[in-house]
Amino acid sequence: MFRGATSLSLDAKSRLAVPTKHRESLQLECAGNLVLTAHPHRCLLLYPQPAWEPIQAKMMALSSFDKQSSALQRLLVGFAEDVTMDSAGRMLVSPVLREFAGLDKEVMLVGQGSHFELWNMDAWRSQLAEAMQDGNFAMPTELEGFSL
Amino acid sequence: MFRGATSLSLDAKSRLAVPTKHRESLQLECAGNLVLTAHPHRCLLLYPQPAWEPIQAKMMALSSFDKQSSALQRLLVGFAEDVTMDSAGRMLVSPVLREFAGLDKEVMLVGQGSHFELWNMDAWRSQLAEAMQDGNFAMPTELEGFSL
DNA sequence: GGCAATATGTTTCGCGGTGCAACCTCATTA
DNA sequence: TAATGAGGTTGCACCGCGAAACATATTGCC
Repeated sequence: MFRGATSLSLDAKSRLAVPTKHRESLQLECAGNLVLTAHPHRCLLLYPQPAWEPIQAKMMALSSFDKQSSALQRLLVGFAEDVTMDSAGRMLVSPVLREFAGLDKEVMLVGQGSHFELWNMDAWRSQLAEAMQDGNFAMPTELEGFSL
Repeated sequence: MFRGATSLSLDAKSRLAVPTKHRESLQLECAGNLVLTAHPHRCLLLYPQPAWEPIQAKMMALSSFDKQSSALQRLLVGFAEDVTMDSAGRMLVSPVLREFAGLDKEVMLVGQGSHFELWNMDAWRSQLAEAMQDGNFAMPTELEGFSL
């Protein structure tokens, strides 16, 4: 299970160097074969390729005539790209995805259990600030009665 | 059950020396394996690793498309890092978490039963002052009829 | 066929992290 | 009351890894 946020910079060739602590488990789980795609919140999703397949299958089972469904399909499946870690644990981020998420040099890689999110650093900061404003965190109703 | 507030200072390498009184129970409970993460109130949470896992599982069961849920996931799981006590009872606080909670040298470690909170000393003082201003503590409605 | 742009591999230097060791403080006992 | 010992804390130094720059290869296009 991936967790933890890492501040990273894309290199001149727009490659992402995966933090060392995650490289071994990624090699084990998917031999360095990953899928990079778009998320509605304007960040990118990074899945181990085997973990991605069932998600894509689920998406494509939806009706492509329904407006919400097709929008989701175009986003998640339409932007999805296969990427591989090279010998130095780096992977190439395509111009299309870079532009979608507004990535330039400074990015934030955020572990989310089964996968990662990849954010433009400023976008990451502002969604964080937005969520935390007024110091009172909104609790999802599913967590009624739950406490840390 | 952890309780009690301790004023501490991070060392030059930004390590936190756990108070001696808590070291033994932490060794017993989790062999020095802990999880450090972010809290909406801009402090850090320190959980024994086994106690943390079910919380993370609960978080990741929420929808990642919902704004509130994903914000919570990004905060609690996205920032979570595994840390271990070294032979001298110290643990490393990563730059990302330090920045999040605005920690510099002086910090406050606060026992909260199952876990600890870690505060920047000034932030600790001001949240305390804010809660106590006008000398009238606001009582949660769940505590209707309850009194010390 | 050559050039340019993109992709891949390699090496080195810097610094972050870890572990050791010394010193200081406190407590206990004579 | 003073001395000795144990435990804790802080400073220090070394080691190893990780990041970035550099060098090389490959492909596609003119």
